[in-house]
Amino acid sequence: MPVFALVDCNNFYVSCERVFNPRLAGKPVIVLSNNDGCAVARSNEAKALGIEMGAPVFQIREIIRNNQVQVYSSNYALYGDMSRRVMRTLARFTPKMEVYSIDEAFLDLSHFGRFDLTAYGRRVKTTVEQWTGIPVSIGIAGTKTLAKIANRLAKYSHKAGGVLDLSDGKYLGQALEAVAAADVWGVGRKHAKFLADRKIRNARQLRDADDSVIRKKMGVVGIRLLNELRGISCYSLEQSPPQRKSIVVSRTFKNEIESLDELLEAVSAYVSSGAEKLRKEKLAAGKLTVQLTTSRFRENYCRDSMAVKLPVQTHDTAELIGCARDGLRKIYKKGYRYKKVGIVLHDLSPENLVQASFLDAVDRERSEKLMRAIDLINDDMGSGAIQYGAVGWSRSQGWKTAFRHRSPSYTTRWDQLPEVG
DNA sequence: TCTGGGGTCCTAGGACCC
DNA sequence: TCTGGGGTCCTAGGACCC
Repeated sequence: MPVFALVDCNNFYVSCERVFNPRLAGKPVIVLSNNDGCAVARSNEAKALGIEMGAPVFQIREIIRNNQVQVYSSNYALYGDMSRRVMRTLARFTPKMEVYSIDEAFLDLSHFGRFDLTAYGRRVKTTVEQWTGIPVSIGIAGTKTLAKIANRLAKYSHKAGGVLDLSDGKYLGQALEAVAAADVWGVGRKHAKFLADRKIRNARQLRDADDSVIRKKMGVVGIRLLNELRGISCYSLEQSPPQRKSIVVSRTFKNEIESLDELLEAVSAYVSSGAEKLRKEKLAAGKLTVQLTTSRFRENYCRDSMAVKLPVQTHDTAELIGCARDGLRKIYKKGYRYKKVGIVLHDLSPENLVQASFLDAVDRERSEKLMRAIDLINDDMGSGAIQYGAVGWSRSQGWKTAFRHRSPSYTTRWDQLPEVG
């Protein structure tokens, strides 16, 4: 029988900010999405004020002002680095673990039967907090879905104190009853409504639901979910991440944009960063999709996309930019006020397995040399030190993302180290 | 006025082939 | 005039996750 421990960092982005700014302790703090649009992380104090996950900032201005909520823009360099520190610490406690997201990891505790798992969990929790400053909660159970549920209860129950072991099954029924069906891992907004309409309100009722009803609406994923709730493990630990299937780069603009030229600049910039990522991971893309959308909160919400096949899989920035610009010109419609463009690179292969073509018009050797040189210069002198003209150089690029409340990159930039004085 | 970004998996439907 | 059915591949869209 497998045993999984899910370790989840509490209010992760907020906790990262607090490590370097202890005065934030005990205060309501939120971290915002790109363009400072929505609250994507909230401290417990902020949650208590009624600030919901994903709440648009303009709707909570009053709460922020009246309660002196501390507001931060996202600082992914900082959070990524803190995440690595947490994961390195966790790795010492198990031979097998899966880094599930920036703030979560599954630990395999299958052969730890002789230990008191709750006590072991406490040791993990204390160590992570001492070594990194990040508070975590730990849920332990026989399937990943049940471990998620245990984690949720560990986080919010006073008695559990941050660690809950449900692996022996004794309190499982009670635990399932205490968790709303809508909060079960794999149940989203649509399915939550479907379940509510059928009076399936908590995880226990969901576990005992009729397979055929679930199957019809939620497909095979729903059946797997039921099995997981019943203690039959369907999702195993993935130690090494499978090969990536796509790379997405998309941004919402500060303002709406009508001009094709500006959209072309933006799309060129996104392709540049996507291509950089491809090369960093030694991949090449066979297909590129361009997406163009107006604001989904306005009338006549409109989105278009177009997939363009590359003649040969590539990670050459210029080639990909050309392809994306062609695609964009085809889907662009004059008179629309666009709010977002994005590109998706897919049909990915390892760069050394790319199929050569007799009809290839590009000198691959030269292109490789050029890309290497560009990456070296940007690594050395800061990203964007050298870039394609297609990205544009005017100062007033309306598509640039805004971060008005960004904290310093304390751990990844020498010039932004915190000072103790 | 102001509403994020990056992923995966599954399904349905169309094109095509035998 | 009558006109099958199954397999595969591709794509777009939906639902979910963090």
